[in-house]
Amino acid sequence: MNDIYDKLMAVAKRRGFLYPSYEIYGGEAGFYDYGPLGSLLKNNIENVWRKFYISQEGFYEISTPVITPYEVLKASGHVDEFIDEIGTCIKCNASFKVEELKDEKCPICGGRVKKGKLNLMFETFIGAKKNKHAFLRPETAQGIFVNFPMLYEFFRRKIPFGVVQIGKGFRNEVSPRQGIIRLREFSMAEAEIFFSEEKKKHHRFMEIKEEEMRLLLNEEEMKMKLGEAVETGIIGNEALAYYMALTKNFLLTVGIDENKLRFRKHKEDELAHYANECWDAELYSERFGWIECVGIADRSAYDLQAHMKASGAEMRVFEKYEEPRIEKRKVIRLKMDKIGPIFKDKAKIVKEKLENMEIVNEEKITVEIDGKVYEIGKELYEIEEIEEKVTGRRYIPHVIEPSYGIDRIFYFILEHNYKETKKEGEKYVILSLPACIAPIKAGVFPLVNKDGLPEIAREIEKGLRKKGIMVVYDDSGSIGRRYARMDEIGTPFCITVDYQTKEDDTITIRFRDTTEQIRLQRQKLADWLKERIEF
RNA sequence: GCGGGCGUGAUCUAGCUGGUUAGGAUAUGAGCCUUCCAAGCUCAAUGCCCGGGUUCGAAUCCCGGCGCCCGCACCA
Repeated sequence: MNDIYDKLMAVAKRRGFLYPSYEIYGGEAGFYDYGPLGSLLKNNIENVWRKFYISQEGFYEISTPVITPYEVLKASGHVDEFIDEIGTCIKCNASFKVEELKDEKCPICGGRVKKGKLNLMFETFIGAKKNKHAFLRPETAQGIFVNFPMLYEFFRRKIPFGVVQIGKGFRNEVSPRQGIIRLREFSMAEAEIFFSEEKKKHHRFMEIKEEEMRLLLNEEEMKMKLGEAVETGIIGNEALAYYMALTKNFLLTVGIDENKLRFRKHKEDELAHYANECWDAELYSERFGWIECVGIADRSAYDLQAHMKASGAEMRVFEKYEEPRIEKRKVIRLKMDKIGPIFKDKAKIVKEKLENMEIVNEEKITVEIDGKVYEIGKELYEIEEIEEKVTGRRYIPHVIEPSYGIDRIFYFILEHNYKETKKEGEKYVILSLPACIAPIKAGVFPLVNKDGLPEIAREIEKGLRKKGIMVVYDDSGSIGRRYARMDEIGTPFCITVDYQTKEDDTITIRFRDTTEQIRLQRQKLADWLKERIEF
């Protein structure tokens, strides 16, 4: 095969974007290195992401360990749920999910089936004695959840708030075949936004409700405005819709082709153990088809609840009512001096059960202990109605989580912007990256290698570097060759010093996508560039 | 993880019916030339995926591993 993927990966390797990891030792499937240009590009993508989520949304970034103790992931459900149980037929080699099997026999040929379990997390051990079981995190989210009590304080106990993390996640994939699309160690950018449970309204929903989205629902594709999708319940709440719009905006900003983007709703049976609704931003690849690159999930109160239960930490927030409410409540007053002698050693359990019970029928109260039902005689208790001043309520916040696969987005940016044209019969490659993420912002060239032009070009290079603009100087080969080199790595602008520069202090700027040129005063160059590489 | 195909400089490839200084092209570096889109000339550096076996001798044949591709399965 020699499709866009092969061509792209060849350029990516040759030009220092991506290298297969540990290649001199034969390589290791599921791992890729980012080369010099790849690292620049990836950092730029992450920084645009930061601008969206930190500068604009006002969230904060934290950074937590990759190594995660067993009990954290036990509590979160990953130890039990992040498992594949596979049966493989000894005879015909077909594989099945274990749930699909009846009576341990292969549904195809009737042969015997060998069972295997597979937890997709990488295991490790902490400490010199290596006796503390741990995992490499499968998602960065848990690092945020376990810090919730501190973060809630940091945000001065105001909800909603958002916390983000960009970092590595690990999954020991069974068969990582699709290059950088399916990695065992990968970068993700995740945001966890905490909402009061039932509301999940979003204060900027107004701004995005007219946004038209391409949605995929049960294999059926439709175009719909976000406002309508929320009204009809296709999208469960405003917050989900808002982050779908934000995701779309982000992806288009970093160079994703709008025609190759859609949002697909997870079906019930494919939802992760922690999610009750999830929308994937899927990007289209000529090689791989539609691939999920961002997951926007409603994780409800699942994670905080799980950690509260397992650790005992308070994960609830307090919401003060505008006015304290007087609530009337019926409580049961037990006459322990009578209950004690009757129930003896079970008296304590009876007390606990009764005190926590909701009183439905005042006349007949029963309690169940070890499967036996006991009726509690009227002489053993009194029902009293009390008034209580309630100043607020406690609840576990719900979480909306947009989670981005940076490596996949990286790949799709390359694929969507890879353009092959012909120049004088020869194949010519342009990577049309948006200026905000291009690894090199400009090439600086002397038109010819004499008459003082290189010296001027060097000065310009130095000046731009000093202003923090990533540029490269190049004086080798013909000017056309130098343009071509820059086009291939996505450099949006080329600055050329020619003889006119010596006369009037102007330079030419050549545009990558159009090859058009303009002249500009040398002094204005840095600002001109800065304006264009911001987004 | 299973089955099939493949593995030669950074890239594409010749050689693969055992014996060659392993050839070419592109890209890269140095130099010459060059007044705006991969021109040309000279020179240079880089390779038989790894390990074992057969053989006097292995890029070439055999076995194992690793990687890549295709199918099955898996994929919050």
